[in-house]
Amino acid sequence: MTDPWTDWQLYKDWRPDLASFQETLDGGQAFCWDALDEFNYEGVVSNIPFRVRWDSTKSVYWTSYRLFFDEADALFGKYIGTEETYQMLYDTLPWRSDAHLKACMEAFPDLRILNQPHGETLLGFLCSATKQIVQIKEMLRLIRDRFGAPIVDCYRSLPDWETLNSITESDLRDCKFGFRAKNISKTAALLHPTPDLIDMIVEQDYATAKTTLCSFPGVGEKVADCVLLFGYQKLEAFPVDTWIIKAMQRRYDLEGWHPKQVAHFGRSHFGKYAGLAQQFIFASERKQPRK
DNA sequence: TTCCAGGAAGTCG
DNA sequence: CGACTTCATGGA
Repeated sequence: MTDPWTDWQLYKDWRPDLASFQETLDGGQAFCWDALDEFNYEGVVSNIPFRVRWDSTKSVYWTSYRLFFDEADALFGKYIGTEETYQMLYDTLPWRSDAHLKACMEAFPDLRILNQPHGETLLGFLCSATKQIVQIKEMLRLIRDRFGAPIVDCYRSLPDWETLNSITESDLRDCKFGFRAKNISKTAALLHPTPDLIDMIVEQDYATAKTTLCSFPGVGEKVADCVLLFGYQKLEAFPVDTWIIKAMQRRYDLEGWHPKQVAHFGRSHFGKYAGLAQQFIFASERKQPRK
């Protein structure tokens, strides 16, 4: 039997340092990547199995099964984005007047915002309430292995929302979803009559898209902002979780501010790409050992 | 043991 | 409006 992971492709539009590479794939934007070792990750995006490799020349290589090559090639480029785009985004952030942002950007100089499939981004962050990243990954691994669509060999894709509508709440709880199971079942039922809605959100402006997402059971402002940022490329989204609350009150003197106020400050202070700034601050804060 | 995790939604005053 | 609870589960 031949190794299916052949024909490694250099992705020339991303030359990250190791920390930025690891943080982008496995820092809490996506929950589908498993580390094989510190330089290699494996994961299924949409219906494509991938392996991704970093080496010390700051080169990123990807591969998939030969069967999926053309589709994988197009998907990976869209997923990671281009050098030109990120040079512009980095230069637009207000690091010249914000020393803390500048320090965070220097810690992860090549950090990117992934462009993930809509449905799996919504599912991932519906699982995220008061869960650690490793636990979210475990929940999604269980539901993928039990209810996902077979792709090839042992690889399966996450169940789509039509499939989620046919899974019982009890089965979701058996996948360790806990109280989130009810939200996912209700959101699946809500999406069932209009399965195109989840893709139509990408055409909506940020405010409209956020209102749409917040009408889904279990989606509040924070989850909506994560889905909009990591699944719909709405870079003005500024997710405020417990890490960002701590970071902002310490670094920007926002003692006692409520999440909604912090989100408003973030969008106002960091500008139209506030979500990218948020990810730099989130990554740096979370790397600090304890508190 | 206690606290906390990429929160949301319902209740009470 | 704001503060407080409940909702499961497991890691630190």
